[in-house]
Order: sequence, then C-alpha cells, then structure tokens
Amino acid sequence: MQNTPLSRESLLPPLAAHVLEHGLGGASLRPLAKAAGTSDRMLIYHFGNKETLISDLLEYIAGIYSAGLDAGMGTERAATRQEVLAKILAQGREPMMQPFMILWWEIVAGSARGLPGYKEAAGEMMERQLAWLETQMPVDDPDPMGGARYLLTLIEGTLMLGAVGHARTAREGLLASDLSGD
Amino acid sequence: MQNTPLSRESLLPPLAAHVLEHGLGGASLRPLAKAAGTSDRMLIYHFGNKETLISDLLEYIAGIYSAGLDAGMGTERAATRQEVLAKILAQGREPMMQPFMILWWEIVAGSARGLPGYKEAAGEMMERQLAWLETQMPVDDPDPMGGARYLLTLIEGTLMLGAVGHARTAREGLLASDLSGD
DNA sequence: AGCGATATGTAGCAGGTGCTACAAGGATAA
DNA sequence: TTATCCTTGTAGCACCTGCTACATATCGCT
Repeated sequence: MQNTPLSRESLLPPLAAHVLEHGLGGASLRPLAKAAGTSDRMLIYHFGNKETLISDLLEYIAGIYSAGLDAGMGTERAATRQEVLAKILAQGREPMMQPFMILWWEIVAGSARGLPGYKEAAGEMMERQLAWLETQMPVDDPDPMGGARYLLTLIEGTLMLGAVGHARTAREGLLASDLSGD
Repeated sequence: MQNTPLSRESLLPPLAAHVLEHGLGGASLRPLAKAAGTSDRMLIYHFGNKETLISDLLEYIAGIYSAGLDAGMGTERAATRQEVLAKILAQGREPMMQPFMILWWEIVAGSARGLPGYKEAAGEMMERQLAWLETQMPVDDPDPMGGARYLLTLIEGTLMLGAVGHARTAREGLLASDLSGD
C-alpha cells in the first residue's frame, strides 16, 4: 500500500466523470470503483454507503456545474431578452454540455421521486442558473428579476422539449411569444 | 392450468399500475410479474425480453395518458392564454396526476439518454398534449398553433421547476411574462 | 521500539438480475 | 386416439448487487 491515501475529495472527480458518461440510474459500486481506480470496498469505506456516495457526488456535480457557469461566459450583456435566451440555448447545445444535459433529466427524475440528495442538487443548480441569468439580463430591462425567472421557465421548457425530440415545437413556440421581436 | 390465458394486452394494465407507483428505473421482472399475478418466466415468454416489455409498456402508458387527456376536460374554452395556462397547471397539480408527473421525468431522462422506446413514448405524449392544447386555445387567439406551442414550452418549464422544488420561481416568472394580463 | 489509529486487499455472503432448460398440462386438429 | 401446438410451472444458471469479516500494511506518537 502506497502513495497518497484516497479521500472523498480525490475520489469525486473520477466518479463524476463516470456518472456523466454512464448515468446515475445504472451506477453501481464496482464500475464506479473501477473508474476511480479502487474497489467497491474502499468506496463504502470512504462514503459509508452508496446513498451517501450518490448524495456527495450530486453535490459535487452541482458544484462543478456552477463553476462552469461562472467561468463559461464573458461579461458582455445581451441587449434584449430574446438575445439572452438565444445565447443560453446555444450554450446548452454545445457538445461539451451534452453529458450534463442528459444527466440533468435523471437528476430531475430523482428529485421528483424524492430520492435523497437529488432535490438539493437540482435546486442548487437551478438557483445558480437563475443567479447567473440575472447577471445576463439586459441593462434596460424593466424587471430583471422577474424576467430572469420567466426566461428560466422558457429555457427549461425548451430543453425538455428538445430532450424528447420536440425541439422544433419549442422553437415555433418561442416565435409566438412576446420575445420574438414583435 | 386454468382460466383465460395471459396476453400482452391483459398484462399491460397491472404492469402499468406497478410502474406508475414504483417507477421505471428500478423495475425488475420479478416484482413486475408479482404485480401482474404471474412469474418472470411468463413475462419473458409473452414479451420476449425485458426491453420489449418496457417499450410496450411505455407505449401503453402513453396511450392511457392520451385517453385521460381526451376525457379529462370539458369543452368550455378559456378566454385568454393565461386562463388556459392556469387551467392546465391546476390539472397537473391534481393528486390523481401525481404518479404520472413523477413517472414523466423518468421517461424524459430515458429519452434524453436514448433508451429504446422512451423517446417514442415521450414524443407521443407531447404530441397529444399539444393537440389537446390547440383545442383549448381562446377562440379569438391570433395564432392558436404558435400560441399552443408557446404555452406548452411554458408549461413544461413550470412543471420542471416544480419538480425540483422551484415552483415559486416559475410562478414569479409567469408574472413577468406577457401572459400576466398587462 | 512499541502501540494504536488509519487505510487497504482478499474473500465472501445473502439476495437480486435477466433469462433458459425441461417437463408437463390443456386445447385443438388429424 | 394420437399428434401437435400453445401455454405454464419448477429449477436453475451465471452474473451482479450492496456490504461485511478478517487480516494486514503503514503511519504518527510516545
């Protein structure tokens, strides 16, 4: 036995990578351990049980998502709500974000079903996205707080429709909104 | 061995009931079979394998969802888009719809991950909801088709935020939309 | 040097997983 | 009656599941 001892902190990054690639639902200890270069035995030792592991992992993933949001975009503001929306939807379509988007719906599902740790992680991510959205609102927006919430609702609806193959429906819907530049 | 032989059709209702209660993710053959009063052996016999079973089950669930939509609401039209939205969101909050709402996010997650059968079921449900929504649009709406798509996007975003404990965020967002009666 | 706490490897347990082999019941057709 | 097919029950297989018992190595402390 050698080198730096494992710890929750050192284990979480490879675990998160594995979950981002393969999902949460089918995640079981032995594949997770293999991805982290350890054994299931050690995962249980460091996290206590699987439930805690998943909770900690979700919290960690929420953290890197938030950090990615903060770092991901410059400070130039959009001029209209419509531009903000377009910018964010374009960002969500980036290939780099894809594993995240896919995982996101699993987190929502777990949250809806009340699985431990899921709602906290999902709520945190929403909060961060909302906060970030507020900073992106046009400077002359009459109601930046409310507008950010409105856009968030539209964004999530659009993403959901995209996830089930109805991206076009959402696109056509946005054209019929007050955002379409009428 | 006795009475009416089993068939896919006779098996699907109890299977759907079980899945609506316990979810799709952890659904395994033996509990499913028990819920249907049979053995895993017979489920495989009638459906071939688990994947086909789940696909057929999703299709069936999409069907009963559609039927529920058709039967669920009267024909009196709302006068404004806002009223349509409020009516639908109220319907979604009904306790009877809760198992459906919870299952829905699992279907979305499976659809996003590309699991077989999920996208078809999710797409079908969206299509039905959209069609139904179009019939509910105000008679004097300038763009019923686009408006229905716009409302669908808002609805799904609102439901998602609700699923992760941010119902309030969505509510405040809707107040900042053009629907708020300004 | 000795001791206790921490960290890890090896083996294994009881139970669950999808699925299959085999046999047999019952209905139907010849 | 006999043959055939459809349907079902009983056992079981190989594998995976989370988790644990036990032994052992390593490190800091006294």
